[in-house]
Amino acid sequence: MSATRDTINDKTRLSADAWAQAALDAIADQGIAGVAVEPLARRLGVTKGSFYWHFSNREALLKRALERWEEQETGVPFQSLENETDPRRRLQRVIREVNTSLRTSRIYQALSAAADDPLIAAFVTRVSTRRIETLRHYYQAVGLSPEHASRWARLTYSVFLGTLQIRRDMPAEWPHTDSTEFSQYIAFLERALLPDDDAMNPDLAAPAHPGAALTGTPAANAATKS
Amino acid sequence: MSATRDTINDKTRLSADAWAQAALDAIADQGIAGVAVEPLARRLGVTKGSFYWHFSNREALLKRALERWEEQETGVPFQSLENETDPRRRLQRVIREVNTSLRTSRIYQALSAAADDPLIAAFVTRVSTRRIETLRHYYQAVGLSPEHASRWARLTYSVFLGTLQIRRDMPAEWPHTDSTEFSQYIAFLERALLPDDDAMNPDLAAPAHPGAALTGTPAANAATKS
DNA sequence: TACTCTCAATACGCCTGCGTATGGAATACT
DNA sequence: AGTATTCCATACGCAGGCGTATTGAGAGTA
Repeated sequence: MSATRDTINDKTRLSADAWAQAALDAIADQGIAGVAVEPLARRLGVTKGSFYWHFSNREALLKRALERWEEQETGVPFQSLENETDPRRRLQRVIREVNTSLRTSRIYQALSAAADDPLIAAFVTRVSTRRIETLRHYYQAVGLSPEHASRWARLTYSVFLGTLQIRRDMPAEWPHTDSTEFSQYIAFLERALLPDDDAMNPDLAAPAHPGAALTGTPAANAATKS
Repeated sequence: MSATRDTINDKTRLSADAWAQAALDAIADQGIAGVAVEPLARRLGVTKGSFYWHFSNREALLKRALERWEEQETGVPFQSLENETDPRRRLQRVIREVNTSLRTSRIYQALSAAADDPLIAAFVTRVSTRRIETLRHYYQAVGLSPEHASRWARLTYSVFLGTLQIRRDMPAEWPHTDSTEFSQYIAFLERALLPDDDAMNPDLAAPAHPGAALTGTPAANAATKS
């Protein structure tokens, strides 16, 4: 989209960044195979001659596109949550938003699918490691030890990645965005992926409704056992 | 490996199934791109002439390989758990084993990475849907309603998929198989992915160790809140 | 206007994979 | 043995992508 030049016969010359952005767009909707010189040139309305003036080869373009992506990606999809003061609410929000939106995930999925390429793998690893690190901080902020925070972060990021895949490959298993099942599942996730702090308030920890056993809320009272 | 014929100059002719198996092997260690007629022929020590006698085209080989995979995959990785009588222990075991072994996952990951191909996507969808369905049954067997079982199954399968990806793309984030952190994380997963049944025994549900608050065990007592 | 620098078009050769056509060797059949 | 059938090798044409070399058009500058 943003790759096709404003008007089809725009006389403006192309910049290297224009090529990089076009490559990213191509990744988003055709995967890594979309990053091919001649097809991209056609899409941009030019020929290879342009490309090989700006870049030495395809690899260079890919690298540049990945760098561009990594910049844009830094903080995403966890951005705009730093101003959330309550650490517990911040975790809830990140769980909710990350498993709701699909915005930036297309490129990530395409890159992850091509992680056999060492260059791509390096970027994917960096970005994901940073994300897990962020989650780790968030979990520590609610009072967990580093070890426990690591486990929760790992779990939550697994769920995020797995959910992406489910939504892509088994859409039938994913509730429609405006259904009640959808909001219920998100609430379910928030509970499953948040360490309970009720134990901090022993008066609330007593099972007010024993009949609620096995209603499907996550791992009640597991904390009391070990 | 099993694709290379027994002895390098074995005079035995090839069967279509040999090609299909070779294709699966190629998928496992080169991805879908490994399913290419001429490279496969070289690997098998023959030429294209053989291939195009057994198959009409590349697509046909891929289809056959996928069918072969789907058969072998049916029940895996949840097989050999049907004889586990205690439904709760069965879930524990499936969570443990699925997130421990990597056996059959290489092909799955390669296929999932190539899910832009509609043919491949169809197989991936079927296999994964069946797996989720199995998990759903397992969760119902411990007493959950169909709705809640669906959510738990979806969550657990997400974790499985996401964990696969983490182990492949961010191995540094995954504890070494024989470390104590590894076994601790698996135990953590078992708790996080299993609905608590302590609520069935209200006498145990009382927080025996309130000091255990925020130790990192999953979502204690969430069941008592809604 | 002449000159230079930037960007792009054209044309070419290379490689790799797909699919076809045809002939030949090995095996099975009678 | 002779024939037919099964399986494979060889040779070919085609397509698409990569990278190079060369030419050319436009814009800026003196």
